Amino acid sequence: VKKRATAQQVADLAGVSKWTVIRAFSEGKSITEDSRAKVLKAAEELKYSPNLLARSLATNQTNQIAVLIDDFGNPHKLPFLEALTERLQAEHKMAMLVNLGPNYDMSAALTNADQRQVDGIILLGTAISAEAVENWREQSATLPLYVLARHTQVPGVVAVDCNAEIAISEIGSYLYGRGYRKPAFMTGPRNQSFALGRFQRFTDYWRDHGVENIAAIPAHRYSLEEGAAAIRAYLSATPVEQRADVIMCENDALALGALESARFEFKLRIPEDLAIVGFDNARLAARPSYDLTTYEQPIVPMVSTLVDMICGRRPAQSTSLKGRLVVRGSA
Amino acid sequence: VKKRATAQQVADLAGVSKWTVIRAFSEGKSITEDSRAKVLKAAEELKYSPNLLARSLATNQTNQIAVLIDDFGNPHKLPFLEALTERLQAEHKMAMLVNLGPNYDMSAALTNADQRQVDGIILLGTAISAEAVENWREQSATLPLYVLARHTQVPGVVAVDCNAEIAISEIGSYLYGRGYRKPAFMTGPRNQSFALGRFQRFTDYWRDHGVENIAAIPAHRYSLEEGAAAIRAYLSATPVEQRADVIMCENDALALGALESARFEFKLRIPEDLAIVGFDNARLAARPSYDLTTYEQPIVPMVSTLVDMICGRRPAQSTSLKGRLVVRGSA
DNA sequence: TTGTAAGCGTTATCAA
DNA sequence: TTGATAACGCTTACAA
Repeated sequence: VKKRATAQQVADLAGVSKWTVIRAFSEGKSITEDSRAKVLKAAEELKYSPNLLARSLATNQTNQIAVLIDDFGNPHKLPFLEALTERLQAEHKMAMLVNLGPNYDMSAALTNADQRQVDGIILLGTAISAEAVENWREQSATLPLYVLARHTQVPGVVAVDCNAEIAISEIGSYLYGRGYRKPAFMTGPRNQSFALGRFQRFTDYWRDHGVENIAAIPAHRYSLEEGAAAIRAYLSATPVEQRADVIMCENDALALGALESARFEFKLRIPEDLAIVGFDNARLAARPSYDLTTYEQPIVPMVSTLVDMICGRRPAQSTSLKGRLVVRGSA
Repeated sequence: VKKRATAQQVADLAGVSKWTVIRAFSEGKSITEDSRAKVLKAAEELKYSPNLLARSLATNQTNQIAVLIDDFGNPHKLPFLEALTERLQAEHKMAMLVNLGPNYDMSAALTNADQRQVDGIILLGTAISAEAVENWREQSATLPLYVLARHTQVPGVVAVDCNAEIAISEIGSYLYGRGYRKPAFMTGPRNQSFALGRFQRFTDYWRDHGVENIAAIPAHRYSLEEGAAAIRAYLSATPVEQRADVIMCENDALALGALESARFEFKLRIPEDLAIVGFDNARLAARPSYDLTTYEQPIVPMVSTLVDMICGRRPAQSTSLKGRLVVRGSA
């Protein structure tokens, strides 16, 4: 097993000190062209490249960001991961992907990320409770904690999401304009961000327009399967005349599953018998099999904003970006 | 900004040497219960936890594995990522997610992973050329290189995939038994692993059964959109009487897109007018909107096998696991 | 079982 | 511009 060359070995071969080698390999350092050339030549010969691990230990900066996810069942995570890794890599930062699950909870993930000295932690579409943050904060350093694609008011956490107020208002106007008057809402798993979430705003919108008592259809997780299960339960338990005329789902994963179940299991025509609206504009929403009316989250701007914060080019404060309604055939 | 406590500080507080602190935090070291208790108490007070970065530098092992992906458009990556992160985390290893793209090619990714001292590199469903490996090998250390979910014969690369020979034989038998006699095959982007890939075996199977000249329908990438584009081109250019009666697609992403395009754009009945078969058994294949006949890759066993190799519990040699045919409505 | 010395490969700081 | 000293926080090997 051959060992990697070190700066010292390159220095010996080039006839300079190792600090000169370091300088040749870091930008913005003063070094003569002559020295640099000598170093580069020696490095080439020894196939040297700097050990980023050692650099991290010395600089106290790893250029690694932990990205925490808990629902791999939602295909919409993929474009977020794509944009996130792409933007981070452009800044020479890497994403450490963390799978939150029964064997690896939020607390374990935060602790481990911390021990690995990451520069920041991103919760991707995942909620965190105020107390979880508090517990962690008091036992651990002041690592930046970001939430992407989800609203949160938890102190000490910076959120970048899609503006729900504008979104729900646009969706509501559209639905109202199309004549729907019996809306229902499918919620994902309840959590701390629930209070100010999409459901609350949806309810508010309709109350302002004379419609009270919006039915809540609960889904256990964000996935097509759970969306289908949730609407199945709702439609089975609700007589036809009492059913909603439109169901807004908290996200596309739920909406896609709900749409399918309504169409194939209950033989409902979409949107004539039942209209469905999602949220995200996931790639699948555009497929002809679904053709889902939804609301587009501006993924790339959101990710760019977040990465700008991480790089210190923009103040780290919660930001909501405006998305846009995408009208298709389901409502 | 408070700095994290170090082992030395804990040692001072506990009244022992820092090496005793180290011992208290590593398993299998001999230490008295008394000492350990003292250390743990002091650590608790100072909120100390070991710095994994420094440990990595000293042990020459990071417990990080780079996972390289190039097609985020294929939703089937998600279950692989889920299983992979889950299994790795169970071994206290973390996945560094790398997005291969125009701005970050294979060579850059390999070099960077190497510089970051990862313990291994996994190509997730991504091909690599023999020369790319060779180039990298001669300029870099002997880092284990694995290919997951894709066949490869490149020397020095360990592949864990789904046995294509058995798979194609099972699929072929099924299709032949159902009476199909004019098969076509939709291929993804061509590459080095092409020669011994699914298409070749598919062709072989049908030749053995008296069918020659299998049409190849080329797709540019593995995504639903490209699958739709590919079949669109094929159906547009091929008179009805010359069309295949069944199209096998290299994977489900292509098959799902193809199925939709055939159904919605060309008004073909699936499978009566045209049958479609995929490969992967992606989650979407089971949805009623698609109901795709496909071949299941045994994701969890594949990932477990790979992780076992990474952990040295199993010899690192290419392995093909048997999957299983999943018959649904599309063929 | 515990303490000591040396080392991992880099960077920050300062003197020459 | 270059070289030297010290430090980053931990582990291994060895001696007490």
